[in-house]
Amino acid sequence: MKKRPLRIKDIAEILNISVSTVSRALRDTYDVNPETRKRVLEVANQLKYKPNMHASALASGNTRNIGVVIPFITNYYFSTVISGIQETAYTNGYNLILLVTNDNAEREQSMIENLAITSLDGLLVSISSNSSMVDHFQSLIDDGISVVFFDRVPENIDATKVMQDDFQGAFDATKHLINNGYTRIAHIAGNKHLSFTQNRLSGYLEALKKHNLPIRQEWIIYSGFSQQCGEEDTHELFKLQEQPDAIFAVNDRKAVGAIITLKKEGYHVGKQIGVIGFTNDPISTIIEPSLSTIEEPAFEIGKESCELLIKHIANKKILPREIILPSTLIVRDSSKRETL
Amino acid sequence: MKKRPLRIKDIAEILNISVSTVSRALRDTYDVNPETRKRVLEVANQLKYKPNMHASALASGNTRNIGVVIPFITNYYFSTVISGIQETAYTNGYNLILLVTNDNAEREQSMIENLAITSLDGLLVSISSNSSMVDHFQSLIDDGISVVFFDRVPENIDATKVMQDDFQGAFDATKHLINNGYTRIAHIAGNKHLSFTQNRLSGYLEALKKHNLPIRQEWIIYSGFSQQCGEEDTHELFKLQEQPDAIFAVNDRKAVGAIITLKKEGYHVGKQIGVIGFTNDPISTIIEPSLSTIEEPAFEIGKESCELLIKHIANKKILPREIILPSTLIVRDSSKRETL
DNA sequence: TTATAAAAATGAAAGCATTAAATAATCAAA
DNA sequence: TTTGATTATTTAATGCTTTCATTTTTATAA
Repeated sequence: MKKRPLRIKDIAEILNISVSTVSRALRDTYDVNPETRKRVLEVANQLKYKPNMHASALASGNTRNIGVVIPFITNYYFSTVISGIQETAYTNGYNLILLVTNDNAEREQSMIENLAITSLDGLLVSISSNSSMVDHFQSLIDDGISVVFFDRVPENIDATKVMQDDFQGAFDATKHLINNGYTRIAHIAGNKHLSFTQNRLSGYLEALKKHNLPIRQEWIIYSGFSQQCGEEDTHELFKLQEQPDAIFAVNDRKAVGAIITLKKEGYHVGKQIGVIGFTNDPISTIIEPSLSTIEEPAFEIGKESCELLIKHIANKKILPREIILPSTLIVRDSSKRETL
Repeated sequence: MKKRPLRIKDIAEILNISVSTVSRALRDTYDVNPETRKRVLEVANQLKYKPNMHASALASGNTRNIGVVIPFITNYYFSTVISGIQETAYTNGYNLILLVTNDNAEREQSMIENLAITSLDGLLVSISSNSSMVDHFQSLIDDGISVVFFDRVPENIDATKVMQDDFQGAFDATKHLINNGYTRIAHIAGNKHLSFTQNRLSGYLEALKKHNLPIRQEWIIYSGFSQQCGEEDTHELFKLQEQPDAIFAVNDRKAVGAIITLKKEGYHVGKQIGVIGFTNDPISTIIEPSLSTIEEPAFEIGKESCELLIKHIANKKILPREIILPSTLIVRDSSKRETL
């Protein structure tokens, strides 16, 4: 039943040449007579030769496998990033090995530690939000395997990182609220450990400062990233004596939670209370009022990080660098004072 | 810089025993003195031995890699299925190789044909919606690699398939509309080629028949699966002379499109026109009115298909079978005549 | 033209880390 | 002793890459 797949050896026998010549001809990277190469490729195509990845990996040390470590895949941002990664991995002949941490630091650590690193050329990672320890990644890097971090990047590690412009995005979002006449702007933030939480917070603070608006600690709430967290944080905010008149949420899911809570509590979102998010999740066009937000270049982040990783794999001597991709303000109804 | 990883050979030298004994001890599958095994495992743990997947795959023929062929990952259903797959693959020591077809039959075919099948033990696939040809899968199966289809399964192939109960779900959805007093029920369907489109259509028709309601061909529209298709189809429906008073959409995204269009055209969704979807995408709780739907067991489908695939890999003689997982009606506001 | 060096093309064989089949050694029971 | 069971070792095999050696071809100088 199980057909024995065609090997290089078989091609060599058919053409009456040596195995090494076939191997070289197939890889287009050594001195081989163009005529010979042509004949080899012809037979290979004809007989649908598929290289045995394992043999090749074993002999050469290059596996053509990339690991992707990611907290979730069931959300718009991450699944879009993966699309970008997959696209460039595929066109460059790399396979993707998916490692979903469920945003759980222990699981992340055990996954990395149990990883058969010999089977990977490199790793693309977005750390889980409660992982402050990153030794397991450092030792991976020390072992000589290339790692590129994206979006959720650790601060205390010297590696290539790819992010959107979180500071500028947050600054633009906050400024947009200010420009639209909101003056008492709260921020429902994410997990403190993550550097993008810090960057978005900084952008928010900077915008307030620039416009001489008050910064009040009780208007800044750290929690998780879910819609429910958004609901709880908002509830919290509107129990305060001094209530804000706008909310900048660290992401769209929390912003959605905010809108839902505000509506439930009888506020008119937009007219009374402005809301803006971050991501441009498709849900932001569905919710009412539609959600203003900062668009993140998710697909490009995936593409860019994968390209950088492949470069690192090809040349171990490239120095780490940080890439920041621009994000764009998208205005919808949740931040409009006038309309409605 | 690059540390040479620990090999079986190193362990053997340390313990002064042969390589094969170490190999067997590590795999717990041959007669090895329990004492010896204990010592081997001790050293392996101590020195953090990680097996070389490629060497192992080459020698044994088992790669512990599973390919997942999927139209998209940026949607709730598929990303949830992948979560289920990933979970069981991981606990069984399998890696996932992701192949995203972008719902494009040619791309699907070329991906499969260029696949280094030697590097996969099996394949989990959900076919792209315009792929009526499935020869590339058949030849994979003929080559002896295990394939399990899920959700979007081809009809003309004898293989294990895992689906939700599309017929019953559609029947329940339609019946629910009927019970709530809607009598002129339209169906905005998906791509004709896919068997689940057919099954959902059958469920819909069956429910109408059972309640002696009219079946009108112009109330059944086939198109794609996107929100935009939902909008267009709905627009189409309400240009007719005889207009329906309810819509059963093949999935939630189309139902969302329907609701948006209906609202735009001034209809009161629920009170005037009932809408029900299929999937239970989180968006169905966000849209207003909230969307009634049929919940699909996406995570379980991923889990179940992966488990079945692993069984097939372990025992090539298992006969193909079809698994149908139940789906459940979830009632929200879009199908309520009275409320609002 | 011939001899010789240089370059280009090819081949043989070792090696990659593991598994597995075929032996071998050990020891107890018959 | 012989037999059988248990445990361990030797050796071959997996399919490919790569180093080193060899052959063939081409260019250069005598």
